[in-house]
Amino acid sequence: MMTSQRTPKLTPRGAATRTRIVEAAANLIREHGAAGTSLDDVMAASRTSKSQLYHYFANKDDLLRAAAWQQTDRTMESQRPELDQLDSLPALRRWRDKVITARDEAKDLGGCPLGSLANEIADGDPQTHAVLQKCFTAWASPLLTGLTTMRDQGQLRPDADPDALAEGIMAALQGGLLLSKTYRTSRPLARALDMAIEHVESYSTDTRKSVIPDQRQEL
Amino acid sequence: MMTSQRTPKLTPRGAATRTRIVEAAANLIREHGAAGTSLDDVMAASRTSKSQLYHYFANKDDLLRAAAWQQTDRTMESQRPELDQLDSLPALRRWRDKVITARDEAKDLGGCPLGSLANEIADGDPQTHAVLQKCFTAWASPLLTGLTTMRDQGQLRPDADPDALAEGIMAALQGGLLLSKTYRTSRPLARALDMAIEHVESYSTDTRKSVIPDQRQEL
DNA sequence: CGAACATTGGACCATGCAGTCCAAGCTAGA
DNA sequence: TCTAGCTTGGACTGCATGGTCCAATGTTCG
Repeated sequence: MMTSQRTPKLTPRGAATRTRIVEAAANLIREHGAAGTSLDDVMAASRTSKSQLYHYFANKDDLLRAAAWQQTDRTMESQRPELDQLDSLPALRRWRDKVITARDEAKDLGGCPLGSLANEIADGDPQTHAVLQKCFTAWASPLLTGLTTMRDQGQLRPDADPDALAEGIMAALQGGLLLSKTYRTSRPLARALDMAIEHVESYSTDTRKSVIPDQRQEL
Repeated sequence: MMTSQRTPKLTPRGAATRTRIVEAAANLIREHGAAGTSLDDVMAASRTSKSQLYHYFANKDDLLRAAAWQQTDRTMESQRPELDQLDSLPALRRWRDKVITARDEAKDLGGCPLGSLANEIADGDPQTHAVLQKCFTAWASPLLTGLTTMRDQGQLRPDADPDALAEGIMAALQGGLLLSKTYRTSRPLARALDMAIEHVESYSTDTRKSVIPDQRQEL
C-alpha cells in the first residue's frame, strides 16, 4: 500500500522476487538513470518476467518509487554508524570522510543516486515527487538531530539554526556530488563538505578553533 | 566544427533555421530534460522538418551539445551585469539576490538546466561529457576571476584559495537549486548561497564583519 | 542562363518501449 | 486431496522514437 497499489498476500517466494526486482532496478537506475532503465533491463537483471513486474508493481513509476526508497536505505546504510551520531564537529568530519571514501570507491557509478532521480523526476508524477521529498528529508534527518543536539548541549551558539545548517550541508553534499560526477574527481565534493562543516564551526562556542584561525600572520 | 561535424556554407536563412532549432531544443530540455525531449518535439517547436535537424546536426547528441552551450550562454546572460563584477562581498551578495530572483520567477521550470543535463548525460558520450565540463567551467570563471581579484587586492587573506572558494560556491549553487527544485521553495538555494558567501567572508580581512558577529550576546 | 550546392518536405524504416493478456505452475490451508 | 489464489512464462499490441533517404525547391555565382 506504500509503494504498491493493492497488497496481495505475498508468500516468502513472492517477497523474495519483489526484493530481487527492486534491488535490480535500484542498481540499474543508479548507473543509467530512470529514463535510461527499461523494464526489459530490469527483467534481465532480476531474472524475472514481465508479468512478475506488473504483478508486484502497478507500473514503471511505482517501481521507480520503490527503487527510490531502496536507494535511500542503501545510501544511509553505507554511511553508518557515523550517520547516526552526528552530534559533534569531529563526528561531522568523520562522516565527511566516509562520504568521500564512498564516492571514491564507486566513482564509475554516477553521483548521488537520489540527486539524479530528483533531477529527473522533478516534474511528472506528483506522487513520485512526494516520495523524493521524503527520501531527502529522511536522509537529512540524522543531520538535523545531531545539530540540534549540538546546539542544545551548548556546542553551538543558541542562534544557530539546525534546520538551516542541515539544509546547507545537504546542498553542499548534493552540489559537490554533481560537480564530482562531472569532473570525475572527489575534490569538489571534499571542498563543498569542508565549506559546510566550517560553516557549522563558525557557530561553535569552542573559541579555541573558532573561525579567523591564523589571522595574525598577515597583519 | 564546434558543435556540428561538417560545416556547410550556412547562408543567412540556414543560420536562422539552425538558431531556431537550438533555441527550441534548449527550451524543451530545460522543461523536460534531455531524455524527455524528442526530436519530433524539437521539430514541432521550431517549425522544422526532420531533414533540417539532420542537416544541421549529426545526431541527437550533437544537438544536445549545442543546446548545452546555448543554455550556458543564456544562464550567464541572465545573471549579468552582476556576474561580471564579482570582486567584493557586496557584489557577491547582489549576485546571490539575482540568482534567487531568477529562480523565483522561473519556478515552474526545473532547477539548473545545466545541472540537470550534467546529471543526465554524465555517462554516455564522452564528447558531450566534455562539453558539460566546459560549460560549468565557463560559468564559474567570473566567480574565479572576482575572487582572485579580491585576494590580490587584499580583501581576502593571502591563504584564501580562489579556486576552492569558487568551487564551493558552485557546489552550493547546484545543490541549492536541486533542493529548491525538489521542495519547490527558494529557501534551500538561499541558505546554500548564504552559507557559501559567509564562507568567503570568513577569509575577509575586513575585521569589522569578520565571522563570530555577535558572540557577545551569549557569553 | 545554368550548374553547383544549400535548404527543405516528408515518407519510410527498424527498434525499443510500456503495458496487456491468458494460460500454466505452485503453494497453502481446509 | 482438493481448491482458491498467489506466482510465473512469454507472446502480443500499439506506439513513440532516432535515424535514413530521395526528390523537390531555393539561392548563389560564374
